[in-house]
Amino acid sequence: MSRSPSQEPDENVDALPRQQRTYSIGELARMFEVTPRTIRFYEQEGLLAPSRQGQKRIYREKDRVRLKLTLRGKRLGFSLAEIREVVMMYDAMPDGNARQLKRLIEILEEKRANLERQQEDIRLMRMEIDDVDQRARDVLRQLGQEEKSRKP
Amino acid sequence: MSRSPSQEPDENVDALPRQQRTYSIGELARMFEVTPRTIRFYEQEGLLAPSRQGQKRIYREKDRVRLKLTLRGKRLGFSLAEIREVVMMYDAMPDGNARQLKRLIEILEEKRANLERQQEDIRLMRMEIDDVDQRARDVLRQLGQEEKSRKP
DNA sequence: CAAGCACTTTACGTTAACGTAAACCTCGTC
DNA sequence: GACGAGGTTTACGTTAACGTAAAGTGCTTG
Repeated sequence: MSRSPSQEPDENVDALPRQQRTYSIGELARMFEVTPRTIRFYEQEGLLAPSRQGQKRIYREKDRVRLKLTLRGKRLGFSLAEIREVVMMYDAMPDGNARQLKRLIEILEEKRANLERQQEDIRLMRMEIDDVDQRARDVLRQLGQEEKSRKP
Repeated sequence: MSRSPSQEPDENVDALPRQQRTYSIGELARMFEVTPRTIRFYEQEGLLAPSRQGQKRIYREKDRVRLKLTLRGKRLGFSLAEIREVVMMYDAMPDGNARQLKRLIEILEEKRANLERQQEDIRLMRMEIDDVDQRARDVLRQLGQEEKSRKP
């Protein structure tokens, strides 16, 4: 909890066109504040497919974006399986047959509905939080008053 | 996946003032489309505290609301521990001391920040979904065209 | 009264998403 | 050439949030 997450890395180690840049697993891990283990796990689950240089993993811009999307999905409560489902279909899209494409559109519709529900949930929960907050502040103010009137 | 979730029960078994109504575990389970096991588990985790009638659990309106809030929290990716944290502090509020109240307000601030981030995540993910959807439909249309021009 | 619900407790099983540890390469550098 | 900082694989451990099964209680209904 020391450094803030740099979702968009502006480290900019050297002014490279970003499309050419490559990343080590450690770099990516620091960027998104996850452990290397997590990144390897995502690969194992078919969410990432970095190239290799000998034994070492080499991550390109594409991989970085995928990781970003994956983590965003996670924050929204999607399972890795769900995320993979969309990501893989997206990759298979160019040469996808009609059936697959229709299925993809279907899935997207589901996700959309899901997001809408979440937005509503957020709206409601915000109201409740505001409410609780208000009450808490009221009680707190009350306590302050009593304090003063007890020892004037 | 047969019945739709009746978040707000309008079963209205008998026109009772709702504040007096009580629910069995099975009723609640059906209402929110969870299993009784889940509800018992939430109790065990300190999120619910129904009264008893002999051995059987009796749920009041208050319990129903709590369950509703808990499930909403879950849909937003909060852990049961986090949810309990707020719920318990809320309950302890009336006679809470200043330190506790300030802590509660702090927590609420955290949750708020969390929700804001989620809203941003949702916004971004929606755009991406729209984008993928658009591409998919394009490719699909392409396929249709080829089909026609191959056999006119 | 037997059968069938709806409920109870106890307890072990399961799955997802990693954490953690051990044992091994492979650099640059002191 | 020892070593420290990064990387690697393999494999077992852990936690949250339930699922599932067994065995019992209590009512009411044919």
